[in-house]
Amino acid sequence: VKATSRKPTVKDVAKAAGVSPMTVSNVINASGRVSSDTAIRVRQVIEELGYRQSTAARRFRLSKQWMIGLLVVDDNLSFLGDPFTTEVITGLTNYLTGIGYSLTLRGIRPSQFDTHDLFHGIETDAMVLLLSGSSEERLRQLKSLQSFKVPIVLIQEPVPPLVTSVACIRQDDFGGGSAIALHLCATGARDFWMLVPRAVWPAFEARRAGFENAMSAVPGARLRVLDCEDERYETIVAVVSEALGHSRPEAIVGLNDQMAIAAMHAAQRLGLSVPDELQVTGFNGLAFWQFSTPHLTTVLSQGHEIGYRAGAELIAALGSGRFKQKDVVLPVSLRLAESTRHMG
Amino acid sequence: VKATSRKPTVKDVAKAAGVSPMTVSNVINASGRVSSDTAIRVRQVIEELGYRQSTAARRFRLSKQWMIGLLVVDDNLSFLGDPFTTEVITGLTNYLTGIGYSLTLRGIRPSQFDTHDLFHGIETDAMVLLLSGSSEERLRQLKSLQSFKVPIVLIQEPVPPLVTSVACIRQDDFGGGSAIALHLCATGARDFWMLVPRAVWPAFEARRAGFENAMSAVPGARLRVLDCEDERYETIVAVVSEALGHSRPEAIVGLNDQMAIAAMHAAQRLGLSVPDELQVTGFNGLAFWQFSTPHLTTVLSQGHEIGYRAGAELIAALGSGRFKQKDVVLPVSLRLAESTRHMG
DNA sequence: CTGAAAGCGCTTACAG
DNA sequence: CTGAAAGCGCTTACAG
Repeated sequence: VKATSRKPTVKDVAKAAGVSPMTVSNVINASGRVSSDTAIRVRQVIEELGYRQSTAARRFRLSKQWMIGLLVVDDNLSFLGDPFTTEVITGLTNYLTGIGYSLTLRGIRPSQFDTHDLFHGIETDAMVLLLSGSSEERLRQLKSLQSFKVPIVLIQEPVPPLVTSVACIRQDDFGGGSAIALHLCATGARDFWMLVPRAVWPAFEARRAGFENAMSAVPGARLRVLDCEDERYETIVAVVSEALGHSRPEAIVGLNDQMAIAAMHAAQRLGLSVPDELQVTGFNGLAFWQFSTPHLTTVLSQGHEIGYRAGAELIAALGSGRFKQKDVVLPVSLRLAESTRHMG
Repeated sequence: VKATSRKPTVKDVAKAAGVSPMTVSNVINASGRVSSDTAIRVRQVIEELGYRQSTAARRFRLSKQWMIGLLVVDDNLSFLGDPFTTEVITGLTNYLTGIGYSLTLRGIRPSQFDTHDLFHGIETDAMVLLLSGSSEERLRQLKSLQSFKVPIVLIQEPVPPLVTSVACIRQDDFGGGSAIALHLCATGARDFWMLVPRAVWPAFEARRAGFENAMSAVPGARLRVLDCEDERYETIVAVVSEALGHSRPEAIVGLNDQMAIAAMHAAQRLGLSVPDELQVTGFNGLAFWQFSTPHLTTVLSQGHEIGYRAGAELIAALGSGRFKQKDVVLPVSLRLAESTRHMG
């Protein structure tokens, strides 16, 4: 028996093995309803012919894709730029690869959301969403994505009220913000600046809220917000340099490590010593914190774990028809380094 | 006409519009063979019924997936860790999203390559590969992946001889390595150390070869290779600190920015001033170079462009049946910063 | 310009 | 334990 030029199908295998196509199917899918003699023969023919199941046909027949879609909505063309996002994707991929699912990646700008034909050519069993923009925008994005009628996991933001078939995996950014505030206050600092970029990310809002909440319990603590056009290194350096020309805080709080390092550099260039004259804190602790001098006190994010859990919850929901938990919150931890002063 | 519970198909649309299914198909796919009256009516019904084409059925019928597979072979569980890889993926996604293709991501360890059932459930029109390991290993990986019989683009490594249907997109890492060597030699330095991690990446080999080649033309120039178990910050700091205990080079060359920054820190901790007593150079210039003090002289990589081109070449090859060019090499440029000494 | 027929490769009932 | 029939939703020839 010689293979023809076209790819062999179940039919070819069946004929060569002297059985029917559905017996071949049963062998492949290990339904257990086939005698071992037949199974062995069929497997041998499969080997000989180099038969490989058509995934496309299976997907079509069973209307199941074994595929999860990841949509990142971001104004930045370089949407994977943040190492946190990267970590999430890695965790998700690692989970999905392990159970034979694929991940499909798509990045889109918020402005393209309505016009662009997002819906063309995407067909996944479930979706993972990294949204951005104001909360109204994000709600609109979410509602529109729900028309796919697949389970959805939101990363790093709580599920809005009255929304079904959606769960959320996030970390305790509020708690992380609180931990930073408490640590800084414990060093005796009271005068804080916070770098807040214009682009709205839910996690940033939570970090800020956590910081303000913890700070509000400390008498005399004051927070000044430095608005930044974007998160770029040059932007942050410019904003901080300008502000330091007029007054001096005791600590600058970055909502992520990149911004914190830029602020640190701006201060150091003006001759300020970190942490003696100015303390600096970051957030995430993934790739950057070690690259500054001194190393950055930061909050350890669990991007990989968040991605991994997102995959696990989604697959579980696919099986049972519903999410076990609507809101999964992972803990974070403060990691002290030399950019802040330590007690005892 | 009220939509039933199940999703409407071409058949439903056809019936409601009083035409045949293939007319509906022609309208959707804009074949231009439909009278505008009919087309308008059909489009209206599509709207009313909320009909959406089944991608799975189309993929099956046309045996085309509109999907590109990206496979990263890396021993690191966190395979997206390197910002260069991240840039490549972003560029690829941006290109593919623009033309209605999806990207499917899979990460795998070299050790899993044979045993793990890589082939299950992947069905893509083409593949982009980021391989790792020795050149024999990579060749084996490539050959095994060729059994999919789809066009393949290799990132950052040349196509081995006698391999067909494979093209390569890379940057001029050899030239980048040369540029670093020439710049350092021009500052008067002759005594170099290079950090070389155990894991073999083709781009690293090219950078090293380029450096050695340019250096060999300069009388008195010497290179010492510091072997490192891996690329981690702590590992590099340990290796460099140890070596600096015995002797002092004039410059340390990192094969990427991460390693360069770690080396810089090790030197600074021993009281060496950069660049006066020791110069340091990196490679990539993507996210890290600004985060060190002083900023890092580095070679600018074009990860985004490489990913984008990879997508473009692949889609072109899908159309014409062959690659226009087997080996696309993008230029790199040296970016000077304060970690090296500059001439007037 | 429009339609009736056939089939892509697989699997789910349903019989034997 | 095994098989003949039917169909998932779409589109490509082929006729009218």
